[in-house]
Amino acid sequence: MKPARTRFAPSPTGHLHLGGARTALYAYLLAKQTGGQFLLRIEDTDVKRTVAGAEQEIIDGLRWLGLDYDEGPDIGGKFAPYRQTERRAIYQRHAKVLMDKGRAYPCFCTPEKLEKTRQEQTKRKENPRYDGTCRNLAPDEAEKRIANGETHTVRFKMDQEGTTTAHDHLRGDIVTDNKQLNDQVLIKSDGLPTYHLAAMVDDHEMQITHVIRGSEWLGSFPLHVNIIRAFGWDEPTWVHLSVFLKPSGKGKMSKRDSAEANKDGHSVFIKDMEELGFTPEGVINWAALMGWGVAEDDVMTLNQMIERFSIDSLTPSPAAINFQKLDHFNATHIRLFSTEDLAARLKPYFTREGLTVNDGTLQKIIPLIRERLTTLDDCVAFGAFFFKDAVSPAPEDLVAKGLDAKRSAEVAKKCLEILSGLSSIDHATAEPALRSYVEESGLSPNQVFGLLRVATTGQKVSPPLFESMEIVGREKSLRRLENAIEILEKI
RNA sequence: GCCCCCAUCGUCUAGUGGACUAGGACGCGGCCCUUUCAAGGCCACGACCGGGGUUCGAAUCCCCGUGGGGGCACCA
Repeated sequence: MKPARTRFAPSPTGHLHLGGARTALYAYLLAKQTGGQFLLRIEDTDVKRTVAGAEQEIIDGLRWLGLDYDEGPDIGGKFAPYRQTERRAIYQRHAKVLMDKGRAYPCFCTPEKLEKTRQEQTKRKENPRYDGTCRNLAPDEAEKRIANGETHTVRFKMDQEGTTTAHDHLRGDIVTDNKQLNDQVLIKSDGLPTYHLAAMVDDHEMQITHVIRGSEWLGSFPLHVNIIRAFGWDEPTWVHLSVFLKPSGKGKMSKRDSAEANKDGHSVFIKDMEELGFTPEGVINWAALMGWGVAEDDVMTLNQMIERFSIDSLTPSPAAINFQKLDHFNATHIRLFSTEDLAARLKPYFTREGLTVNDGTLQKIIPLIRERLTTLDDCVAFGAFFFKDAVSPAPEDLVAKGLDAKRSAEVAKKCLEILSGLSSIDHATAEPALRSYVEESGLSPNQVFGLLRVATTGQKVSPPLFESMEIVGREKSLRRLENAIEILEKI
């Protein structure tokens, strides 16, 4: 396949979300697989809706995901600028080309008038559409009004006869009756282009070979191919992706659904992912597989995806978001990281809890907690006690199952006696010693080890006991046991 | 209201007319392992939206329903 040039072209109006991330990912994969380029273009032609900081969030999000672009607003490139508000003259020039060809015309209708017409049409149960008032204005009159400084827009002159056939890579030919199409605004009265003009011009100028975008564009797809054909340009390959549905599969994600997701530690916004303990690898893998049909073996790194990706195996049907699957992919990738890598990724989650992390200790606990982590921040729940001087177990947790506090204290004392007798507390020495005590005492391993676990870690659920004691160290382990005995005797 | 798109286990999907007793993954249930929690191993449950065609033969092609989604702006 020839090198593909693809682009991610978001508008800076809100947070980078899952849908955008997946669109960017597919575009990135196609470009990288074919040895082409992936670029970022900011579609900020709606000045009123542009949100400060949104562009930076998009850039940060793509970087975090690992989707590095070859050309973009902050790094430049052969076809700079990559921010549409900075390309105003280019669109003006192209609008002029279309007007000269008789495929576009100035329109002097006011928004108020258009709105009124729309309401009347709706009332009459007609399809709301431009009524064509300015479509056939005499050229000299139009010119005069422009010269007079009358505010105007530029509209596309859509053929009113015949049909338009647009080809989507995933759906095949989509035939539309031209009567359904409208004379859309190309240049707004503020002089900036609408998406319809800007995106077509930029995709052509920037030599985009494959337009990968959301299926919300399917409605204006026929318009877009008409604009391109009016210019006489070649069309890119069009790939309209499916939309994401809420987990129930009933409709798109709403604000309420997002809040719901946040409640159980998930999010559809990329900016939240890191804080929630998700890895770029997990998020990417998860997002990739919603809409990309892979037969088997679906745990993949970015590089493996680049090798295996194909726009032919994308699916056109909507996909319900499944956060449990995100958990799965995240956990799976965590288990794939090297110890050093995982240590570096975990450290911030400990330090943000105010813990002082000893790097040597951190390395040692990785094998103990790695396969217990679903998200990176789970490391705190499992391993915070490694970095504390003392733990504060709940008294009731120290009482062994089936025993009372008094008896538990006796057991704890016996354990302390045994452990004190060891010159070093490690897995190899402590386990046999305590296990033989368990056997002769007639208690269950669960009772004795459970008590020791709570005493040592302060938790009922923890990494393996003896390995943990070894890392905590002899002195600290003994001190924690003594403390546990004190607590038990006070009950 | 009009237009467009989509339709396989609960969810993501494989399947491109015979290799389908419809495969995989997540989840769910069970068992094994086991000092807790995980991980791992094994097993089970579980789907071609409905109706008509076409064909020797249809999950696969066509039509009609139904359901779901998207669009109908000087927003993208």
